[in-house]
Amino acid sequence: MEFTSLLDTSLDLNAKPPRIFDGNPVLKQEVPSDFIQLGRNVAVKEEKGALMEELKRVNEENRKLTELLTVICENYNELKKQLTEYTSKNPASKKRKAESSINNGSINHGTNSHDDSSSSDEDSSKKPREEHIKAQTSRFYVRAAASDTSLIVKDGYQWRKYGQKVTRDNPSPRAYFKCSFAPTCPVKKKVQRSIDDQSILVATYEGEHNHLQPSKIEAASGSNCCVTLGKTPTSVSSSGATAALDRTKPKQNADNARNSIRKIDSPEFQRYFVEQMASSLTKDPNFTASIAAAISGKFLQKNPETGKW
DNA sequence: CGAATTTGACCCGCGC
DNA sequence: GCGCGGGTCAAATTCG
Repeated sequence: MEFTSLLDTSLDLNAKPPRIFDGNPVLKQEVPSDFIQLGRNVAVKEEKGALMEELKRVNEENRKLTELLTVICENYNELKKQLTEYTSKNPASKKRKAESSINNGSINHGTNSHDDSSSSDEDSSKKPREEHIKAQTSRFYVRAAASDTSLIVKDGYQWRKYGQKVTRDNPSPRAYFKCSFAPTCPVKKKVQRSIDDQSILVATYEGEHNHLQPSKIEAASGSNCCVTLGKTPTSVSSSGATAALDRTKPKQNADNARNSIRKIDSPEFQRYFVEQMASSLTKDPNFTASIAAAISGKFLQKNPETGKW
């Protein structure tokens, strides 16, 4: 079974099976004689049978991939749970390194409540800088063309760039923006390409706007999709390619860690996560290769007799 | 010409 | 105390 072909047939897990024979000119065609009509009907039936077989096969592959993705989701959740437990048991663990390792994780789709909590668990009332970190932070993932180097995330607000840095753990530069209403509005954001998928921009927002959006114009045009700074924990742009997740208040650390896991366990998240993974798989060849390797590893682990993992 | 962006220098916290 | 790295500042440059 070729993995990529399997993926191609599994892109839209919620799509209805295609209505293959709708509008088929052969079926609508007027025929001059019963004989020709009969011959054509036989040919159409054969073609239909072959296509139905193909459809069946595709559906089966689709189902298998869905199962695989579910397993990956479960493993991901399990690892996340373990990480949460570990960080809560080891509050003195190296903060910065822990953060970077989390950020380096293969697909950290916006669930940033843990690294936030790890940074504010200890000495929460220490310094002004710590208070600044305590300001509401959120992380958004925006799909953008890999060739697009602008690091601009259109979110309806106006931003002024005040710095750019290349960080150690990610070769892509990180851009620093302040809300153009500063100093009245204290909101800042950082934008950096995902280390795993160069077509994903990771936008980290700090603080909350104390004013309305300068423009209500939809910013979905151009190479970037629109991100909405909604209050909901999960929101997806109309294109479906943009993820906006986990707008979490760091001060609710412990609860958030649990809620985050609960959110991850929710069927909505599972479905969304599967869609995101499928999207990533088809768009990033490296990621495809990595997941293919991981899945093939799973196949090898599978018990051939029971057929279970 | 003013606003926005770029970019090197500087500051500060953290780990060793 | 020193070096490293992330974040910010501000002068220089670019753009509309």
